[in-house]
Amino acid sequence: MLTIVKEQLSSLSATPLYLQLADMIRNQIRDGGIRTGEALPSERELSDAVGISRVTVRRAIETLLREGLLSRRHGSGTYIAPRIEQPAALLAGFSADMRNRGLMPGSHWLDRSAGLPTPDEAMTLALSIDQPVLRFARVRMADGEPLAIERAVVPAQFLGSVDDVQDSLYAALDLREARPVRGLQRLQASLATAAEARLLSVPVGAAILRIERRGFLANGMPVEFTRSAYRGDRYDFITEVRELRQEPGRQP
Amino acid sequence: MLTIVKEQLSSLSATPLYLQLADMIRNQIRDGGIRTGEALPSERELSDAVGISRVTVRRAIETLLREGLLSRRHGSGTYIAPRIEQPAALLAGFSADMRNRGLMPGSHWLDRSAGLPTPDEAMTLALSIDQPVLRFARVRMADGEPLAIERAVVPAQFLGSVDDVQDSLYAALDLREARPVRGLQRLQASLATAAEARLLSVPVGAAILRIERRGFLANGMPVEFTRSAYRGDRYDFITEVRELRQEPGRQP
DNA sequence: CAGTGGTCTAGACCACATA
DNA sequence: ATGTGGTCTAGACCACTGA
Repeated sequence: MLTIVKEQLSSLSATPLYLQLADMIRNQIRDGGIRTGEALPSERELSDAVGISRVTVRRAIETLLREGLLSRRHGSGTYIAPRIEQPAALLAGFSADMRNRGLMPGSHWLDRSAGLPTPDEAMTLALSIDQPVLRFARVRMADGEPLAIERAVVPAQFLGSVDDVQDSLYAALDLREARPVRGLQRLQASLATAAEARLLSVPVGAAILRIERRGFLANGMPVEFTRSAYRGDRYDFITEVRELRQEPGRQP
Repeated sequence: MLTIVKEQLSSLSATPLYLQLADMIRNQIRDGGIRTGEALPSERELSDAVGISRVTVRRAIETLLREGLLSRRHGSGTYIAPRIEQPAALLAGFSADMRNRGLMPGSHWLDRSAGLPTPDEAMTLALSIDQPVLRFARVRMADGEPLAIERAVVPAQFLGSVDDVQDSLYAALDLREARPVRGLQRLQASLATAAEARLLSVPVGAAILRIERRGFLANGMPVEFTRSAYRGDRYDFITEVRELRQEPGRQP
């Protein structure tokens, strides 16, 4: 059962009402206050209970839909933790990716620091070499087992400090309105190095899927450069491809 | 300059107004009616011009923001996002993929035969186990060097005989109007088996990128089930990801 | 300052699911 | 038939940008 406390929402706060409500619901899902498959109260009920308009309640729900935490069925209701059916590759961070697969994401930190970009990173992120970046390196877990090593680099201008990132990099970027809307990924098969093998609990030379991602804002500015190493025996990457649409009237 | 024609929008249509407007703007961007960097008319202007409410105009714009076509700046305006690189992963066969990379495709046949599907293949291709399939297995070369082993299975109904396929499977399917328009791919890192190592001229245990592809016609019928093993040291896979599109009820 | 996007409301009607 | 989500409106106020 969802327990919504009207008094926790304040229209005086700097963060908009729909984000406050989204946070409230997200926390209750994470804390197990609502079980998966269970229905949320209807939009009108929520609207009454919290004393905000239905449109605003819908915005909160839409935020959570985009994170994959909720699913809506027209005429039926809004439910926790949608289908297990794997959507094609979408732009999701590790946490959301794991939840989509029905696994519990976790992580432990290897590095969280500020610094200057390498020439490589400066090039990729369109920075000059004296513009600071933040680095986040973690071992990423799924259901308690190590699944990947993830090293993200973000220009410092998009985040206040490294402490802004607690659980999810994308959540932190979201709060600052710097969440990428588009990404380019490069995938390659490789073998585990000694250091990787130790962190991932696999033998040296085990199959590793390397994924390199560049994330961009709508205006084309790069915000994220992440290099990851996934265990080949535990992870597969699903993507949808479409035929390139031809421009009409292009006859020789 | 954006030209919005009020009469093109109909509230009687099955598709909602905000999607109609989004389509209209998207088409004008694609057709070059608006240049990148240029500002859209303000939300209030659009609202007046088209005769729909500002809230609805905003929904249309939000759709395009999520697609990465527009970018918004608070207090300033809404702008066409800079031209994005062409989607890297498109639905292309091996030959076209290699030519896109500036390499000369080649192949030598391992198997080309008719037969009955395995239970696995029957499931994937939506066949009963007595409907015949054609199999095509090849070593695929790039600039004369072995790059991948490719095993394709196609329901016999889509091709006359195995001899229809000379160079390119997709070319043969094209002739019969059975070329897939959409594909689902699954990528996984793995290690070379002894047989694969021999065919690809790599050591046993070398990094292998396994790609499994299912290709579909526009009507959703599966036409192709291909399993490939690419050399990890020579091949990388590039894909573009976007944020999940808003998912309203749209009938097929 | 005027103009822009950002948030929010109260109410309406429609389309769909479920019993 | 009832209740759900889906769409839409007209108007309001705020926060930000830029001349």
